[in-house]
Amino acid sequence: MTAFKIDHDSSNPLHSQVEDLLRKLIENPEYQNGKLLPNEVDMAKHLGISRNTVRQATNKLVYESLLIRKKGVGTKVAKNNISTKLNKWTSFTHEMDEKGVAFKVYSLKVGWVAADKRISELFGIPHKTKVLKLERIRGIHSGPIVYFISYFHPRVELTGKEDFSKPLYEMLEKEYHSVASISKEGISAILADHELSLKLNIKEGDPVLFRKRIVCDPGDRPIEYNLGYYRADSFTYTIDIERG
Amino acid sequence: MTAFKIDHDSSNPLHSQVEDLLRKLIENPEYQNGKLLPNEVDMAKHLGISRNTVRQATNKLVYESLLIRKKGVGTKVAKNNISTKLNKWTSFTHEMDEKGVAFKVYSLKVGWVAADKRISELFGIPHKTKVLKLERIRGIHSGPIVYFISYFHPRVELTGKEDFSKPLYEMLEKEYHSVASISKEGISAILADHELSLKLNIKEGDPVLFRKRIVCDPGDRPIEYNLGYYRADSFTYTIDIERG
DNA sequence: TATGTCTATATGTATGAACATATAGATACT
DNA sequence: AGTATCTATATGTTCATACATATAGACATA
Repeated sequence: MTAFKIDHDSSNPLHSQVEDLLRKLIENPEYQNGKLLPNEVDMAKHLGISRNTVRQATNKLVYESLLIRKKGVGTKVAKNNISTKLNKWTSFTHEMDEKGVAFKVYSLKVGWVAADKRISELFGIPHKTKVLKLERIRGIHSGPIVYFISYFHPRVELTGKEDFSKPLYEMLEKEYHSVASISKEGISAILADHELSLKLNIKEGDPVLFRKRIVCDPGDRPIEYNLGYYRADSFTYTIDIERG
Repeated sequence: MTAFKIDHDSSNPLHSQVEDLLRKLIENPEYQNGKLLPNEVDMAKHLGISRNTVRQATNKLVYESLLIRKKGVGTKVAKNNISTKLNKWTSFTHEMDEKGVAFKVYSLKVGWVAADKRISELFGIPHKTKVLKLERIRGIHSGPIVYFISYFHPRVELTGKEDFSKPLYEMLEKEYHSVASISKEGISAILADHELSLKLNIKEGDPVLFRKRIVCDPGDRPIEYNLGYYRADSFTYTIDIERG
């Protein structure tokens, strides 16, 4: 029984501290398995704070649908957070990780290119502005699985010498001191042309899952335009959707 | 200037009424264009309720990132809610609706079938239990676009005589007095076989976007297993992802 | 056995109050 | 003009309190 404590003098608001506490607490297998969390009143008393403050913290997790409250009963962890917990961004690594398969970077190309019409309109920048373009081919031991192309908004001040072999969004957060926040995605199916067939080691005419993604910062300004071509035979694109 | 009113005697909670009010309010072009919402204190006074209650309502929209609050300044509508507002479910109708294209149901087949291994495991029901199977082909004037297959968990008490031409999830909410809540999706690309080519009016070997979806109730119990085959040439599957 | 009623429990709703703090604009000073 | 300081404003945080209501289980009844 860890004695959780609250620091009344911290610059970090109480509800925020409680939120962190809860996030750690619900990692506990007991709670993952459906055990009810300590009730609000007890929890407040125990932590020496108001019930409202506990509630404020809990609310956030409820809105994230990490927790489920039930009147008269209690609060418990929402099931199937196996993937809910993983950031939805990581959907690509998803299946692989579950199978414990290691990733391999097959190819990596970084360079500055002039923004074409599509990119400059999307980013709201002048035509032919230099933007950083990143190409990657990733896969597992048996071969490549996906071909990525990323374009970064100039707002993201990158030198091109960053370590792009690290998970991309993690890196962005650190370098760009901001948090990527909203993404729009479009997915469709296409047939591999000659270039793609070489890159993904498949035959021309094989089905390919094509994904376009726009990544935005919290203010909803675009920071990355990302194209992904996935081998359809060895990869399924997985998404968890929640509804408000 | 519409005089918004609050009904203290309604069974609908005040904060919920305020939430609705806010949702309507922010449709207003002024607010869409960045005008600050009425401040919390005034609003509370105006509506004859507590500031906290107003705040509770606002919180929800903030968590949905529909609103942005700024200390010392005010609260305003977050930008680009064009698609954020639409429920993520509606992703299919998405593109079409924007273009104002009318949908057409090409084919509809409803019947009871014995659950095969895959279905019975997914639903956690005995092998060969009878489940309702629904097949639909939808499209626009120029031809079919998607071929749906749905299997419903017996828990969802359907007679098979419901009006399946209505939007599916809307119907489910009404009939099944519960709200569909979480969905897992897997998307991949395949090539049309003979059967599919006939159904979607394309050639064999044409690319098809294949989507599997599991729809769950708020308690995370599966209620529907849904397969969708989309013509890739005329449809892009669109998703908005948000990150906590 | 089945059904109905009571009851403790936990969340849901709502209020009013107080003080903290970031922001933008006004004001005063150099 | 340029800079520093003050100030009104609106949100941010936190509290104590009160009553409403859904739920599950215990208990009693037909």
